[in-house]
Amino acid sequence: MSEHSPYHHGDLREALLQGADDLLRERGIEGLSLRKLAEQVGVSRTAPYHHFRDKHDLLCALAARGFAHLETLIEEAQLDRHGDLESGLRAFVRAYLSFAAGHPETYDLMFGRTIWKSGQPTQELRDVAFRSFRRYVERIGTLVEQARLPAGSQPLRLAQASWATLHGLCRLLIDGIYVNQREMEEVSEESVRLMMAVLA
Amino acid sequence: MSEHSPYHHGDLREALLQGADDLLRERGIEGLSLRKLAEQVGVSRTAPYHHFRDKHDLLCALAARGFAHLETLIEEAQLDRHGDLESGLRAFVRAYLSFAAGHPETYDLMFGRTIWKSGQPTQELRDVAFRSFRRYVERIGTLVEQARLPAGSQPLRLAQASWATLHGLCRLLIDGIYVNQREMEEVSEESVRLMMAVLA
DNA sequence: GCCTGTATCTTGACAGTGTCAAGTTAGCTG
DNA sequence: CAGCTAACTTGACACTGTCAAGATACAGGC
Repeated sequence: MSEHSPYHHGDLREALLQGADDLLRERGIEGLSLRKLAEQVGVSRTAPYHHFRDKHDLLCALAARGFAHLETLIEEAQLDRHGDLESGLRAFVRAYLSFAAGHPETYDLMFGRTIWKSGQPTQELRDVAFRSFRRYVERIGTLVEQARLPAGSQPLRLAQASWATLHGLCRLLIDGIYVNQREMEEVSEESVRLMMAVLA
Repeated sequence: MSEHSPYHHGDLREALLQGADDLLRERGIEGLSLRKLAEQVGVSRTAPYHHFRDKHDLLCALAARGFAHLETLIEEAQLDRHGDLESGLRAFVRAYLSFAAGHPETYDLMFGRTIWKSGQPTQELRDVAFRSFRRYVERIGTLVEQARLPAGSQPLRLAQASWATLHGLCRLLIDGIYVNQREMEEVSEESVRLMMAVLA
């Protein structure tokens, strides 16, 4: 159980996830290769295959971590905001955006097509991601329920639309279309203002 | 100038773009490789390098085509809608969404990070893309100007926010997070309704 | 008509990728 | 201590983008 075992690593799975996270942050999702990862961790090229079935599998585990992290941040941001609806919404939006801005590559992995479009996401990832989506809809839902909406509105759809706005802003920033983070924040402020004008 | 010249292709550049478009539609942006493309067109692996500096360069040209196509569709959709603001907005949204839904891989290429984040986009692509953005802001801008907005609103920011919503919806669909296109359309309807409630 | 230059295209090669098959080592259980 | 199994390694294959050097065919000037 010492540090220098040359063959059995001890906790290679955790080390791989940690190293992958570093590599993801540094070189981006495109630059994250299993071989580089293995070399950085100090094992052979195929060692990761004994802890993850695929590269895809590893990426899913990494994304699941990301969701847990994001959920923690949002939870913290909303701790003492039960009363005021607008400040609660604003805190949520701020936490969400700052996560995306602070961990762009992780956000891209969590919500990008690399995982969701092509291969099937892991069951673990599916669970944690859908739980996250549901919690969002719940949060917005309570806000929407006690509002006077335009005729024919569906609260669920409205909640989804607001999330689409948030997600779209994050993507625009992350993909390098809005270079400026300052600008993005102003746009988000405007969105919140618009929403509150309708709701409250 | 006949069809069967074995060495000089005649118009290889165009054939490559066409073939790349086919390959993009079939196998996605990940499955689009220069070698497969060359084989499909019927030339050697490195022939494309005499017409495009890079793979990146070819992708930029392909994306530029996409923008031209999208612009045409939107132009057509808005031809006879000068009068009614709401129906104009609705037609625009419908055209935009149906382009994204109909050509998901092209949309991903046009607005995805493959081009915009990593390498520098071509000057040609930069021009056509920015022109497209500007036209959008103009279109929404005229809508926004003649509306009574909540205090402190900035019309430009609001236009950007609405585009973020649209783009976010497209991404959610394309990346496979909203599987259902029907659902997406309902959400977009809700967004338009919300916006009109504030504007008109 | 021919000769030459140049754009076009080809073959060969290299480094990098994910992943499978088969062999090696180490630690745990009886 | 024997043996079993999980962990890890080396070798190999097909695939990728791209460079260097050579082959081909078309366009111009004589």
